[in-house]
Amino acid sequence: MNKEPNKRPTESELEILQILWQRGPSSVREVNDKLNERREVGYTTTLKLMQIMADKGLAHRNTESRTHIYSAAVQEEDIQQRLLQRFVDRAFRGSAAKMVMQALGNHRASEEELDEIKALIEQMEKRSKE
Amino acid sequence: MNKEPNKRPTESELEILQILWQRGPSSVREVNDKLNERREVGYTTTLKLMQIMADKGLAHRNTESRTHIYSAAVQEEDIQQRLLQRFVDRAFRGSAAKMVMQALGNHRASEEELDEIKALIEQMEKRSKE
DNA sequence: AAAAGTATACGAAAGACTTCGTAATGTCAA
DNA sequence: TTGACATTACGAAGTCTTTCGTATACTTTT
Repeated sequence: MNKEPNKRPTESELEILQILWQRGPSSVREVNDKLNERREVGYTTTLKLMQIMADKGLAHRNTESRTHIYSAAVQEEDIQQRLLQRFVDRAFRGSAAKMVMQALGNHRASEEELDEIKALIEQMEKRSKE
Repeated sequence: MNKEPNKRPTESELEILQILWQRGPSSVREVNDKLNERREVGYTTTLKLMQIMADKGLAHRNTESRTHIYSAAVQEEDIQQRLLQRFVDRAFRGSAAKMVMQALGNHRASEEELDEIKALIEQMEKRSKE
């Protein structure tokens, strides 16, 4: 067991976290099956990764039953925030605005999503004027 | 020499690309000095990375003078797009909108930037209605 | 021309991450 | 209980990336 998960997850760990966030507490078998819907991974590979994640503090592990049940020990939004920060710094030299523009420009977002974003911006502008 | 740079740069390579994008064509010495403003890196480390980048096709290399001059062989926006795509997929399960909201919510963006983004959104909405 | 300084080339070590083989152990059905 | 099957534990190999030591060659200075 380890300390608080200050470190960001690796790519594989993030992939597993996504599954845990979506499914909730899951066994290695369940996670591995889910992973294998996208790509081929050996069972022990997934097991090892999840053990490492438990050790790092990225996942909790319930060992009461023989089949250990893992659950995410970190919040999705927290991790996203951490990853986002780093990504903006590295890929966009710290300019979140530039990144947002690229994202909006090239990804298709639904009209509802666009409206939502616009509302958020207006809200932020209003606040900053007060 | 290698083929087209289909692959995304590693973190270190991206760090060097940022410098090449900013400075334009540069010698290893210049890039290394710039790098060392942020963290300690050995000269030959930087050299090796830049050689690898030239080999991968991420950088061009002019060997006419004894001091080789390197320049970015890939466009900043192209790389950003590629990295962004992957990042949104991995960290936000493909939801660019969700990522944008997180980015706007937690990074400080100037009013001008917000306006710019808002304008972009309105433009996109207008287009999609036509 | 010798010495000192600067550059590139090469290879390999070090480190981080991923992958999996094998062993040990537990579970269940016949 | 025995055999088939599932699960965890452990360790190590493989891969990718980073880092740097050393050799070699060129340039400048003295």
